[in-house]
Amino acid sequence: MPGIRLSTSPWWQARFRGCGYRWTLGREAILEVLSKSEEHLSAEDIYLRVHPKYPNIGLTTIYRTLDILTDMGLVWKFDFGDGRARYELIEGSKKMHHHHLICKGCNRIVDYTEFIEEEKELVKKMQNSLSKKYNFKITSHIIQFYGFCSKCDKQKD
Amino acid sequence: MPGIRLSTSPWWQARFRGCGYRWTLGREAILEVLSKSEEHLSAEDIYLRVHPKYPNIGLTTIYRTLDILTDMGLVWKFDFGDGRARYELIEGSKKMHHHHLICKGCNRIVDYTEFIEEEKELVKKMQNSLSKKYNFKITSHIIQFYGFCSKCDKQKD
DNA sequence: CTCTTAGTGGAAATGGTTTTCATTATTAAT
DNA sequence: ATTAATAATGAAAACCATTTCCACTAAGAG
Repeated sequence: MPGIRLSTSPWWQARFRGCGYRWTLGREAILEVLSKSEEHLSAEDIYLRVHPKYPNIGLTTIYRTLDILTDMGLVWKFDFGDGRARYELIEGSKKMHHHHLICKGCNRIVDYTEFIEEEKELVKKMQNSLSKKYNFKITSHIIQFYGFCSKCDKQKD
Repeated sequence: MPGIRLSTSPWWQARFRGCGYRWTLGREAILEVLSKSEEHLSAEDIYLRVHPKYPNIGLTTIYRTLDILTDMGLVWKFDFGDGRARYELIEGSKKMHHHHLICKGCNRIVDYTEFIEEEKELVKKMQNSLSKKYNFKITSHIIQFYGFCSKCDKQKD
């Protein structure tokens, strides 16, 4: 019978179960929102996008799920300095590996993918060396540039 | 007459005045603490170190002064993911330019200075290119590695 | 020394995130 | 299918770093 969705839940479901977590509607909803968005969403952003379709999923669940996702390594948690964390799917996202320019004036975020290869090379080298020297198992890194976008640069007195 | 301190207040005083700010006891105390410490201090850390000598300087003043210092570019404000900001003097510090390894287990911070030259080179190149492409005036950057220190790596199940 | 106003402290407010707890829903066992 | 064990949930309350308010104080120009 056509029209029946055999699976609304991708490989995440298996991943969740594999980690000993249950697969719930809320988690599916949150991953759906994250996977459809190309932006850096705050917990509240996600809540607002989940809410129309699933009105009885609360903010608390969003936070709890995001924590789990971050721990599982599926989601990146960012701090752009405006007092609220931003979340972004790592794998499964259509976006390629990227970093951020952050405007200190208006907090606008620009994603960039330039120099990623060169950066990767350096990061790899650093990671190897630092791991050994400081006996530290490095799992991830963050690179961010801060400054002023054209609009905010003009406005400055 | 020997023994008289001609100036407890270094060039910061001039810098403050130059920016239109007044030079106050609180600001001197905070800069004194920052300049004597080699660590990444939270606002409360600073408060606790200022307090014995200057008991009537409040946390509010600490926060306000740190904001100013950050804006003036004298202090770096870091987020290591534990819910409180950390502050570190940039210039005037005995420490050289460095970045951080952050343990996701115990939140221990390791400073490192390796690869700074190579990094600077890449950063410079990126900065030039990104500035042009995105019309963004880049003023600073952050590089942080996350992982697990030897102790926390062992503890993991 | 005086006046203007930036700076201050304490208390209260703020706001993102976390905790509590009684209820619900998922999953494994029957 | 039914049930039993317990993970997950929502709402409200708690938390806690930071900010705001406001009456008071003190820096520094004149």
